[in-house]
Amino acid sequence: MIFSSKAEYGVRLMVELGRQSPEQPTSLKAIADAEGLPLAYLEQVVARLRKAGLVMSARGAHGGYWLARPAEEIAMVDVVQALEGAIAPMECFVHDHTERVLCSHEADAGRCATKLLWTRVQGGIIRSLQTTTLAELVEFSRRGELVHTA
Amino acid sequence: MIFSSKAEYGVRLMVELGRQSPEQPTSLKAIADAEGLPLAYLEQVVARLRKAGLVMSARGAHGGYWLARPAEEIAMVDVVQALEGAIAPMECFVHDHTERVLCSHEADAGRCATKLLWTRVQGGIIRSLQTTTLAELVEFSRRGELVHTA
DNA sequence: GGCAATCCGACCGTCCTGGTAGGATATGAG
DNA sequence: CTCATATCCTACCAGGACGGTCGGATTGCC
Repeated sequence: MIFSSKAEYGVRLMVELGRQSPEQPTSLKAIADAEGLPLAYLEQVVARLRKAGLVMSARGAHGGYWLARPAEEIAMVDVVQALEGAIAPMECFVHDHTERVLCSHEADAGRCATKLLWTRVQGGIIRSLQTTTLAELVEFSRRGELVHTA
Repeated sequence: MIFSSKAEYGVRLMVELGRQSPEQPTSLKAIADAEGLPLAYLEQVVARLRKAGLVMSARGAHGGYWLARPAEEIAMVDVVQALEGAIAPMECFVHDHTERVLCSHEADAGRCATKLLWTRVQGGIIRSLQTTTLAELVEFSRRGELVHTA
C-alpha cells in the first residue's frame, strides 16, 4: 500500500469538516462517531493538519475544528503532504531547499537509471493530487449521499 | 516512501540485464558486484521477476538470467507490479477479476469520499509506469555513462 | 567429480504503523 | 466556582512489514 491510514483518516476528516458550515467548530468526537474512527488516534492525525495550517481549532467546551480556508482553495497535495510527509517514491529522493531532486546513487559510475522512472512516478502522483481540491471530494460525497437516500 | 527497496533493486537489475546482450546469461553475482547489492537478497528479488515471466534463467555453471523480451517491449508497470504486488494507494483498493475498483467503505452511508482521490492517484502512477519502457531506462543509463567517462 | 550457479525456505533484528493511556490545559454553561 | 467538554501533549505498546542472512538442495558445464 502506498499511503498509510493517516492519509485515509485525515482526508476523511477534512471531507467531514468541508461538509460542515465553517461558522461553528466541529468536535473530533462527532467526526470519530460519524466515520467510525478511534478518537485518540484522530487527535494525532488532526494535529498534523493543524500544524500545516489547514485547519484551525478552539479549545474548551463547544470547541472543535474547522477549515482554515474554503474547501475550493485547498489542494489535496497539501493535505496528503501534511499527513504523510514528503511525497517521494524512493528514499534517495531528498529535496534540498532548492526543490531539486537529489539522488544518492548519482556518485556511482553512470547515471542512476531508476531516477528517471521514480521522477516520472512522483510527477504523476503530485499532478493528480494538485488538480484535486477538497471541494471536489466534498461534492462527491454529497452526491453519493443523495443517491443513497433516494 | 512509496516503493520498497525490492522495486529499486529489481529495476536496477532489469536495467543491468538490458545493458547486456541477450545471447548469453548474466550471473546474479556479476549484477550484485556491479550494483553493490547483497547477492542473497537479489535472489529473492529476481525470483519475482522470473515468476512474472519478465526474465528467463539457466541453472548450473555459466548460467544466469536474461530478459524474456526485448527491452522495448517491457513496460515498467509490469516490472514494478511483479516486484511490489498490485499498485494500490490504499488497502480498500482490491481488484476483482473484472478490474473494477472496489472499496470496502462503500457500504457506509454516502459514498467513500476518498475513493475519488485514490483513484486519481492510482491512475497517475500507473499511467507514468505504463508509458515508460525498460529500453528508455537502459538508454538513460548509457547516456549517463558517456557523460561520466567523457 | 567439482565448481558455479540457480533455486528454496526458514530465520531474525529493526523500524514503522496503528492504536492506547493518562494527563495537562483551556473554556463555556450553570 | 465548578463541572463537563474539549483540545493538546507525551509516552507507551503490540504486531507486522522490511531488509537481509543462512543453509542447503538442485542443476549443469568442464
